Amino acid sequence: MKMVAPNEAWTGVADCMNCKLRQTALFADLKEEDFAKLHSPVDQYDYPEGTPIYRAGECHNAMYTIRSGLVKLVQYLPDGTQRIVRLLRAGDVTGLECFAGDEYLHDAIALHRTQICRLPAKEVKNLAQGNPALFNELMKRWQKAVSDADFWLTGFSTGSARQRVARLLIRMSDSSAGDMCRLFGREDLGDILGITTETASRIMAEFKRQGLIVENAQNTFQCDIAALQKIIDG
Amino acid sequence: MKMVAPNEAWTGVADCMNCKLRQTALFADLKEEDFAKLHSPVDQYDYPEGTPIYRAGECHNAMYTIRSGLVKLVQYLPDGTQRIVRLLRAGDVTGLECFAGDEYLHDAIALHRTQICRLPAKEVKNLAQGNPALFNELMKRWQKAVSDADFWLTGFSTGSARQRVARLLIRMSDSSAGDMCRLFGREDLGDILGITTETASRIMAEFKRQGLIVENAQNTFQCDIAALQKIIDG
DNA sequence: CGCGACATTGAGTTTATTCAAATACGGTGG
DNA sequence: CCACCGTATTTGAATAAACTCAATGTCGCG
Repeated sequence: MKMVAPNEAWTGVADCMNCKLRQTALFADLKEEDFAKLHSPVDQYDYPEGTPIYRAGECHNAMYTIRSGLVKLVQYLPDGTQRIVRLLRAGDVTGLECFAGDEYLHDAIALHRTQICRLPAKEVKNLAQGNPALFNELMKRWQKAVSDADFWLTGFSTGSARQRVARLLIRMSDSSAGDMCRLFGREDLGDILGITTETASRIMAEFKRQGLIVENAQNTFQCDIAALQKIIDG
Repeated sequence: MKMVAPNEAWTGVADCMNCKLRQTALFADLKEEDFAKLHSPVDQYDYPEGTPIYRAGECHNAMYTIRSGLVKLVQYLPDGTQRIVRLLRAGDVTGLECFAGDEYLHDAIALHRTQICRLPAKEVKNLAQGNPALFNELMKRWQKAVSDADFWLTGFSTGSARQRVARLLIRMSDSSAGDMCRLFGREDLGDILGITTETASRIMAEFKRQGLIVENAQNTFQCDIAALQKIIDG
């Protein structure tokens, strides 16, 4: 995977008032006078595949919302082994830990080309205190982070490797686009499911041979959801 | 494990102002006038081992802080297999999901005798909006829930069964009490670590034979942390 | 004392890992 | 445009780990 300098991704200052994603975004219910209270700009960035957005231990005093793309959150064990603890998609928020002034707890790395907005954490926090709508949205994001994490555990770290791969394929496939599913390297696949790269590869190859998935383009699969579900049900 | 009716555990109304745990608790920095704004009482409960505090799908419009004891949060897969996604100890908060008016997402069941406070969620939420200190504490709790969940994944669902058991023993052992560690049934052990009851039992027995842990009382072990750490490091 | 629940142990099987080799792929430079 | 290189994927064979199913042992309680 090629590496790109993380700093050259800036693409401009966001116009939150007119953001196309506002309904789904954190600022859904903010009013014009609320935006006026945000004095720092909301910067937009566009990261190519493979770029780190932030690293564990850093603190940018910023939180991020994903506009498009796919981001992995990677956590490292003391012994160096890594595990992907979550994937972030459009509408997800990350970096909330710096609300408490803490360091980021994960590496956040773009798995696909990814566009994000960078929000000044302190100001958003202050704004949230006087603004019930934003407060609610924030609570929802926290909640989502926790329930995502819980699903990650029960869904991706439980059962046979075959079941885990099937669950991931189903979760990643877009029902509004004919159950298409865009994936990524086998190593990342393994780091999500807690299995080795080889096992991940073997199972993907097997699913392809069985016709459960058809590779339309590089790492883009058409999934037979019903058949995959049967594998999960055992 | 014996079952107890969940309703007969009420032990009185809490006096938060004079709570011995207040420094570590959610209400650490609240002032007298803030407490006056809480119109519903904060009830205290005392649950024997094995008692459910709440069930997935219910909504008591209440959140809970654990005063003492140990609680498991259990999540169920559609196929019925269960997984323990977190353990709660003194100072932890749970049931925050009903802030958004949602149902509880897990079963919460006491693993040891457990004392809790039941807080009216809506009122706490309203109070938090006008109160930066409480707002901060809430954020910290969310944050802790997420990072606990992340550790659960990397620590307890990664590596060999032997490493997982060692990590759990270390995490559960109390360094201020001579590295003592109070555990629970082997089935719960397995449901935490994503291994079978038999494997959990085998490894615990092996650790006992090797002297890495010494059972002083029923499920209460003296742990040789250094030796366990060596197992983790491989 | 005996029952029931839980823990431990055993044997055989399945599953996933490890280590190694072979193959496909994308991008670069001639 | 093509040959080449490094990286990622796929496959193979042997090994190790964990699971299943079944039996036995242990403890507390009625």
